[in-house]
Amino acid sequence: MTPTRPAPARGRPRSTTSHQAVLQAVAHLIDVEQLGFEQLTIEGIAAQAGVGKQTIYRWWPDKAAIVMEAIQAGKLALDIGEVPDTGDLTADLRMWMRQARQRVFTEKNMALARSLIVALVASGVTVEEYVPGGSIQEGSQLAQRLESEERAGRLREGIDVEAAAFALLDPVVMKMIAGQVPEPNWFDALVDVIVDGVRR
Amino acid sequence: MTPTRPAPARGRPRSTTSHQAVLQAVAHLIDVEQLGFEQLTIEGIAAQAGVGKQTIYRWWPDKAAIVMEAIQAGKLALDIGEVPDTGDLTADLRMWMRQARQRVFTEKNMALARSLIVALVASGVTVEEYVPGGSIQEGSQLAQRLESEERAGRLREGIDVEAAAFALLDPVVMKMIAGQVPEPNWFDALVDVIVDGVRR
Amino acid sequence: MTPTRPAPARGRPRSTTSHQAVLQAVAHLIDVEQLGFEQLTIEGIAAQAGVGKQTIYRWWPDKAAIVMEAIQAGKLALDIGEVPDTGDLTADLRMWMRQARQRVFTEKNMALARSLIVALVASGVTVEEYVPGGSIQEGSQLAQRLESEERAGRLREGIDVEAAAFALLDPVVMKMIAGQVPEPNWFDALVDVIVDGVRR
Amino acid sequence: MTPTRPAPARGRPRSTTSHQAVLQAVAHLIDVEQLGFEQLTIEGIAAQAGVGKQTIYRWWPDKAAIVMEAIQAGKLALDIGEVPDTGDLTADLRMWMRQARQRVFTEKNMALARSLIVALVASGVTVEEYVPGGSIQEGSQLAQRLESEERAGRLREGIDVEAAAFALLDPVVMKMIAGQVPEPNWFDALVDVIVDGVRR
DNA sequence: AGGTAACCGAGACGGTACGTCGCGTCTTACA
DNA sequence: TGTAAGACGCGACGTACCGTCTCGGTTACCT
Repeated sequence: MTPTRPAPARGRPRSTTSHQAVLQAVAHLIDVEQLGFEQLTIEGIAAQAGVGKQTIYRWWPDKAAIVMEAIQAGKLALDIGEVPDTGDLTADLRMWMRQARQRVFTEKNMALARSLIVALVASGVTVEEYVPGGSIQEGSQLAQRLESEERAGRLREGIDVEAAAFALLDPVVMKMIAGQVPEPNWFDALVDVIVDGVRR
Repeated sequence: MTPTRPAPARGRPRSTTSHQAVLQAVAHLIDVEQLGFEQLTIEGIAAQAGVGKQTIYRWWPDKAAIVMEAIQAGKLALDIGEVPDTGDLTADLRMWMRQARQRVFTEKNMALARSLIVALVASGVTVEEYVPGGSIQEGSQLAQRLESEERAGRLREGIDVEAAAFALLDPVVMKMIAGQVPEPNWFDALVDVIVDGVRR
Repeated sequence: MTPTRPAPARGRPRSTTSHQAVLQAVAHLIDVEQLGFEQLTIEGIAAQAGVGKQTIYRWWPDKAAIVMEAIQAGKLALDIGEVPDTGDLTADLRMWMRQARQRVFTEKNMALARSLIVALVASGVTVEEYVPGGSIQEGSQLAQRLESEERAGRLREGIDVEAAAFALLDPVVMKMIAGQVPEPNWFDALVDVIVDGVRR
Repeated sequence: MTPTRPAPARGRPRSTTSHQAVLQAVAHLIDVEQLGFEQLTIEGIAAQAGVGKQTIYRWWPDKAAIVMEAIQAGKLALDIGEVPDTGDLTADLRMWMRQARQRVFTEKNMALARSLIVALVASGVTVEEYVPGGSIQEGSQLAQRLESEERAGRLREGIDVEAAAFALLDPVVMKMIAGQVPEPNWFDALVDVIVDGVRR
């Protein structure tokens, strides 16, 4: 049985130096130079990385893929942070929202946030896999918190935890995409709706 | 002398023919030629419309503005339709969601939907003002339905109707952006969360 | 009878400024910067001329065509000068050859000469139409001198004047192409062969 | 210790297989694939030969050198053939010219001829050393024939045989470079001028 | 009934970035 | 050490669109 051994790798191997330089360059351009996703150019990345354009085209299909990998490699972080678990769901979610507002909806971070999201969208990956720092399968921070609440018997029966997580997160993401910074009480109102519903 | 009277408009007036031709061209390119927002070019629009580039630049600041106006003019429809008002909020919203799934999450319409959303995002306009089919003046269909419910005294006191509308709509929009078609019960679960909340 | 009037020339007309700038740039790069034909790049020409690349591609099919036009426009001269006509054919041709050696086979002019010739060759134009300053139809300097001699009855009957002119000029051109500077007596020996033949 | 003994040749010796493969590849590309000298690329040659680029750069300084060696190795023939020596100089040269016209000025061979000449020119070698089919050591066929005539005492005293050979050959080469096929009597007229001169 | 100012189409202009090709160098594994 | 393979930094290619600019020609208002 030949276990489909990988080809013996002929020719000069891929340069890890260049690879890292490209990811670092993307991080620099987005984070420091404050370029949006559409201002980002392959030529600019190549120049910043001190790398030939061909080297980029050899390994990534497009801009989005590079930004994606930079995110996954941790070069570009958009981590809102842990969702606290004090037992008071409303308070915990409000606290997390407050963190989100402070960390992500900064003048400085908005361009980054929009770039990341556009990259994610353009690459066809679901946003929530990345934004909370984990994937849905692993359990996003929000979904995990809700599941914890569910295990404590404090949620209604038959609630779709994933849907609830989306209902909380996606309005926040949409605001980021639109480049708008909501008022603090907008976040609270959102939490309030999800936790208690709208019906009397 | 009436100081607010508009200037007497000397010279040749704006050609409505050209104006309409541009909007029609955009609709054709997106809808028939199936071009995404980024594939759409000013030169392509001008050529399709049989119009000079200058004419476009004279009347619209950028691509997004043209697409926006084409939507508002009804040349490009992404109309989910009216939210029914039978008095049963859950049933009404589920019905509307079912319509959304059928009309927008079509193989054929997904590209259109993504184009429109990118255009809206790029133009800095909040998405929810357009997607439900209403204009800024009319306000969101969803928000209207919720307000009607509120006037009937069937909502909890102090509910932020706008936040609730976002919590319903944005997950749907995000799915469109991501190019994913959710299962029917995903929509129902979402409605359920918003209407009744997650807390026991 | 419609005398095929030229089309009414729609759109912005060709910029003579840019046109001239390109020709001047080529002259500068070859003549001053001492670039050979293969070192010459379209991008370099565009940059030197302060012109977009597209403007060059719009009007010239390739490098050779630009250099050609620069020669024809007199921006790049490779004029050996008049062939004297004192009645002494050998002396006159030797004098002209001496001029050729001094004017063209200069350290400074060799690159220019090779560039021009490569351009001419690459563009498929016969060299002798340009090098002597005129075309064969108009009569090259050499052919004219020989014809003058013929009219004076000093040539053998049935001599092909054109062939004789080639036999004189082409070895000189080949030396230029090869980048070699012949000794002065090489030129004299060449003239001697043509004027008196090799047979005893 | 024998100081002139060649170094003991440490390491793996030069691969004659690769060497030949390169020359063969050049011949194939020029002759069969009908590539001109400028279309010919090192990478293309390496691929065709199944050889690493480095191997080529190790043994040849540039493209021209490879083509040169291919010619010398007889892989690429541009052999006009021997100049006959019947004692009748005019007849012999006319015969040789007729051969040249038939062998080289063929539709099929023109591209080859131009490639070779450009290669020779680019490599800075005088053309006449190669075109007649001889190598540097053997000297030019034409010059040899003229020297034979001289030894027979049938040339004028003090004639520069080399100059005469140039005067005959270079117009032919220039026609090849220009891609023109002269009429048969053009060749005869050329021979006539060289043999008997133009002066009455 | 002009004059004239703003419109219109066409398309050339200086640019920027694209994605590709080939250069000559380098770095592997293998022979 | 030579060799095939092939990645590397680099530079130029020819193309696509950008947003601006000039043409000749066309309205439609205002003397």
